[in-house]
This record gives sequence, structure tokens and C-alpha cells, in this order.
Amino acid sequence: MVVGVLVEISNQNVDRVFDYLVPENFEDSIRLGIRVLVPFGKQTLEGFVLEIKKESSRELKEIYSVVDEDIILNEELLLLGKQIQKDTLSTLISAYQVMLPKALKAKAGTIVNKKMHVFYRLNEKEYIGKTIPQKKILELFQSREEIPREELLKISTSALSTLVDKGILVPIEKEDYRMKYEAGNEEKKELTKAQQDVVDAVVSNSSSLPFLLFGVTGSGKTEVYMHIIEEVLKDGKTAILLVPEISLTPQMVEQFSNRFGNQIAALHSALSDGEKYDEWRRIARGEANIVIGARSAIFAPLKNIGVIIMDEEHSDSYKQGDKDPRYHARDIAIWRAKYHSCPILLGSATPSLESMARAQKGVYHLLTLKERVNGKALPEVSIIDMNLEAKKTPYHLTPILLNEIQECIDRGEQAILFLNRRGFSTFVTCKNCSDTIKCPNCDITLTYHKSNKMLRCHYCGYATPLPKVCPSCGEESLSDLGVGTEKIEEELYKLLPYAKVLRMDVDTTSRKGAHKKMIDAFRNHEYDILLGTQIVAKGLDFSDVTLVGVINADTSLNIPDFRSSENTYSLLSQVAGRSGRSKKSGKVFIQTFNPDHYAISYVKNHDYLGFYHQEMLVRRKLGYPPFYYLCYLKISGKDANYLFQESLKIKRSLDRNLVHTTILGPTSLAVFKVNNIYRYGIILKYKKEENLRDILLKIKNHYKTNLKVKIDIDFSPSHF
DNA sequence: AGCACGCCGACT
DNA sequence: GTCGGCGTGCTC
Repeated sequence: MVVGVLVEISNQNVDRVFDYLVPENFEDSIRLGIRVLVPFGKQTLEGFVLEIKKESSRELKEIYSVVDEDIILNEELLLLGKQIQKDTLSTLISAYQVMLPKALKAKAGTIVNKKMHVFYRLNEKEYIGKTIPQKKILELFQSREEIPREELLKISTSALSTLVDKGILVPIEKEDYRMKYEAGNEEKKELTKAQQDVVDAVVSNSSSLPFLLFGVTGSGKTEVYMHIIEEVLKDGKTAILLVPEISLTPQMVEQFSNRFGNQIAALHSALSDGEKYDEWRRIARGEANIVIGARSAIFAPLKNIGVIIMDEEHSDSYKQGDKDPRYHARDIAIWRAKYHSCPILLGSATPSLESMARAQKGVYHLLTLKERVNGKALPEVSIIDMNLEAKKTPYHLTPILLNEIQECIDRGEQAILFLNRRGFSTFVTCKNCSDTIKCPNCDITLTYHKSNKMLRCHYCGYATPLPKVCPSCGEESLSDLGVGTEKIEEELYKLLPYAKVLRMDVDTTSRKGAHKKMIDAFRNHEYDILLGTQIVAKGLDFSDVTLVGVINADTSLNIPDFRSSENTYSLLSQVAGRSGRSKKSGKVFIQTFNPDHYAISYVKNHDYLGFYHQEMLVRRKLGYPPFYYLCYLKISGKDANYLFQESLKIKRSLDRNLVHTTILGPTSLAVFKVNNIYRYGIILKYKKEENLRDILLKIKNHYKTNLKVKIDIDFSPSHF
């Protein structure tokens, strides 16, 4: 027997199967998708078995051993990996590795950390207990075969050891799963007519297209998901629910485990490697039917999938952009849904422009939830024009907002204050007229480089020295401003000394369990104000919050990225949606220097579609998605001069070979040097370019033996 | 990714 | 003469 093995090294030069002989004693355990240990040159490596055949034309080495009893990559995942390699131009091995928890990635020397658990079994059935504890223990075995050690220890330690010594009971070791989900008495909520319609549409899958669920914040999307999943389970099928990492909180998991108990498996970053491994195995063995997880959970080895749901489908956390394979979970979801012939549901209050455009074109089937489940209108949103208000106070909190906070607290209600940290002070603003300096070619905010005092566009490479005076008003008042949560906390302490403030950001929530503790404390009214960054924007549901204040709406607007408006609109709507979620109606106040910018003004009327149409005009004009596809080439290496020369060669080669594509660059990245590696970027914009992947692959292949040049390719990058 | 081989410059 | 720099090529 001969096997074709893909070894664990992610390098184009070895990204293919190598043949090995299988010694006879291993033949029975060889299956496609297991790992084996093989000699590879001077090294010993793990690899996946991708082919099984009778013979090979050349002389072969033998495999050392078989690593797995169970299949790690099933038929579907093996196929999917090849698709990912084709679509993203990644190595095949990296496509497989990304699907697996750390403990299962092919990697020689990995300790597989199964946690074992001791159970006891009755060996001598005739034996009659001599003491009361002994009798009690033996009684338990009347109805059960195996009993965990802990349970017996509770009755009597000594009686247990006596029975074991006498050989009446025998210990057996069994694999223990760390995660325990207990079903609670989470009652099933009645759906509104609108919600039920969504469930019916998805469950009957009357349209074979992906569904886009456009539902305002508070419209009860989570409840809809639960009902759909319930229907799918009734059919004997399984479900994947993807959520952005940041909203995959313990409460969220608890909500599902209360309803579905042990049927769920949760995969997220708070779990240890061992815990992730356990969850993965439960899924692979069919012991969990519902997988809830962040991006990579889309690869969960479920069989017979009945629905795939992506909540907050616009979230850029679904795109892996930092390493190969640079995939989007949405694309994988669509692939798997097709494979399983099951419906796929993309849900959002602020869909990505791509998805909404597809829905408008009829490529997705649009479902809408217009109303909040509590029947309340969406909160009233007021825009505070900082151009007027900032002058009246030395603080970041304007008198208007402070007054609202005070009244809110006096009514015995709670407030959330949101500090936007995205794009924190990399751009330059004029303190006088609030203008930011933009690139003349790209209409994108220039990035400020402190080191050489230059403003740069890292789309097209345009650069200009930081001017002394503001180009639009002539005042000497350019500055790169920024505020942190600590600063605001100080202000609150000074201005509203009796208010109890809970600060929540990455610093205060990093400890395990801290997040839940803080949420609970706030819910219990131990605090009046919840002050935080992104983390307070998503999913949280507090019934007493009637005021939401956004301290600095502008920072995300000024990020030099074609998606900055979209991200700003989405973020602000999300935060706004935290207000007035139960019986009391809510208010929202947004402090901004750009009150007339459409990404902010449309938030006022909760007018997503208004924003969408406006932003589509901009995208069309500037040639961005969804009108054009983007592809980003990152060229990196140690020798800056050589690298630039090669980058030019690549650009010229692209120029020669691509007909319908706009090529921008090469331009040095915003952070040009990282760890002594210099980076250049080339951006491709295209509508249709049939040979694009072939041409890029040729370029990649050309450099595969050149250690001085590394090329990363990202199709549809979420940002640059 | 490692590792060996081989071709040049610098040195006890 | 020999040590060692790294560019090139190979791994079943």
C-alpha cells in the first residue's frame, strides 16, 4: 500500500503530496484524512493522507506511524481545502490547518491532550455490601453500568477503596469532555408574525438563494435563529451559527445552552486549546448538533448540516486577512450550504454593501424585520455639533450630553457612553474648522507619519509634508487628537461626582470571567453609567438603559479606508440600538465634528437604506466594491531597494497581462518597516478578469524560490 | 521549512 | 591551504 501525504510545511515548494510505503501492520488503520508521521529529508514531519494507492513509480520511504484513529479531515473538508487553495492562492496545507483546532493541526511533537476521567463498573454482581456506605454504592449499580468516581467519593471514600481492593468494582478510564452545557428553563418565546415569516421562509427554503435578513436592532433576530435551528434539529439535521468574536460572550452561549443544552458546542477564543479540542471532538463524533462560534467555526466537522446562520454578517472579523489562507467565512458558508443543499441566512441590522447590493440584484433573497419586538419605536437620535459645542467646554463631554446623563440617572435609569477608538489619532484634524486633509487622487484621509512628518495616502502613494497651517481655514491649528476611556472616566468623576461609572475596555475585561462579572454588576444596577469602547456596542441588552452617548463619532470616519463610512454607520447604529430596548423609550446623543456627513446624518433617522444608496454612489464613483472587486498584493522583504525594484517588475508584469484591471502602486505600506521587513502594496481593481488567478499564481511561483521576496495575496481585503 | 552542496572571499 | 558566507536545489 502507498499513501500520498501532504506534509505540515506551508511552503509552495513542498505543497504537494509525497508518496510513502505503508508497512503491512499499519494498512488497516490507513484512511483518507488521517495524519501520519513520515521521514522528510532529514526531518520527521506529520502530514495528512490525501491519497491511497497500490503502487508508485519510484522508490519510496516508509511512514513511521499512524497518528489518528479517527478521520480528521472528512471528505467534505478535503474537498473544501482544495477549493480554498484555488480561490485564495494559499498553500493547500494552510487551508487544511486553518480548519482544525491547534491540537489537531499536523505538527510533529504536538501533545494530544485528551483529559481522562475515571468511572467504575461492577465486576462481581453477587457481592453483598458489608457496611451501609458499601450497600449504598452497590445500590447505584442496580440501575447504571458506569458511575463517575466523584459521585461515589461523595458517599464514602473508604467504602469505595475497599470495594476496589476486593475487586468488586473496577475502574475504567474514559475520555472526559470539559464543557458541560446544561439545559435551563429558558422558555421559548412567541414569535411575532414578521419573525415567523422569516423562520418559515428559511425552513421551507423556498428560495435556493442565500437569505439576507435585514432586521433593525431589537427586532429579535436571535429568537428567529433559535426557532430556525429548532426546526432544523427536528429534521434530524445540524446547524452552524457564526457570530463575531466580540459578541460571542458567555451570556450568548448561556442563552443557547439554556435552550438546547448539551446539543451545542461553542468555539471561541476564550477557550483553552484543550477545551477547543474537546468541543471539536464532540462535533466530529456527532455528539453536538449546533455549533456556535467565531470565524473558524465555519469549518466545524458537522455532518448533515441543515442551516448555516451568520449573525452580524457585515462584521469584518469574518475575514481572515493577516495570514494565509485569506478567506471570508461568508464564502465558505455559501460553499458548505451548497454542498449540504441547505439554506444559509446572513443577518444584520446594517448589512455589508456587498450583501445588500446582491439582495437588491436578486442574487440573495431579502427578508426584512422592520419592527422591534417590544413594539417601541427606535430611539430618538440627536446629533451634537461639536463645531459649536466644543468651544463651550474644556471637556470632551458637552453640557448637552452631561445634562442628559444627569436626568437619566435622576430618573433611576442607566446610560451607556461609547468611545470610538477605531482609527485612533493616525489622521490629522484641524481644531478650528475640523477639516481632515484628504488625498487628491483617492478622496481618502491621509495618514500622518510622525517619524518624517509626512502625510501619506497608502492607497496610491501620494505624499505631502504636514502643512503648518490648515489648508482649508488657514489657521495654525492642526493636531492629532485622541482620547481614552480613562480620560472620560476622570471627567465624569469630576463633573458628575455621585454617578457610579463602570469602565469597560480591553484593559479591564482581559481577565477571564471579568466581562461577565461587569455585565452582571451593571444589570444589577450597581452602576449608573457603562463607559466603554467597541465592547459595549454589540448585542448587550439592558432593559434600564435609556440613554446612549457617543463621545467621538468621527474617529472611524477618518480611517483611510474605503469602508470607513460603512463602518461608522454600522457602529453608530449598533450603539444607538442599545437604548430603549424594553418598556421605556430611549434616547441617543452623538457628538461629532461632522454632523452633516451622511454616515452620521442617516443614523438620526435609522435610515439604513438612505445611507446605502448614498454610499453606493460614492463606491461607484471611486471604483470600489461592490462595483469592483479588489485584490491586494503585499510584497515584503529585508532589502528595501531590491524590494522596490521587484515590486516595479511585478507591477509591469501585471500591466502587460491584465486587460480590464486598474493597478495602483506599488506604494509602501502605512507602516513601512515591521521587524526589519519592508512592505510594498499593489492594489488591483477589476470587474472581470478571467486569468487573474493564473497570472498571480505565475508571479507567486516565479518568486517561490526567492527568499528575498515574499508575496501575500488577499482577494477582497476588508481593509488595507 | 530545514538541510546539503558548492562556489567565492578572507584569514590563521 | 581552510573556514564560512549564502545562493540554489531537494525533500517521496
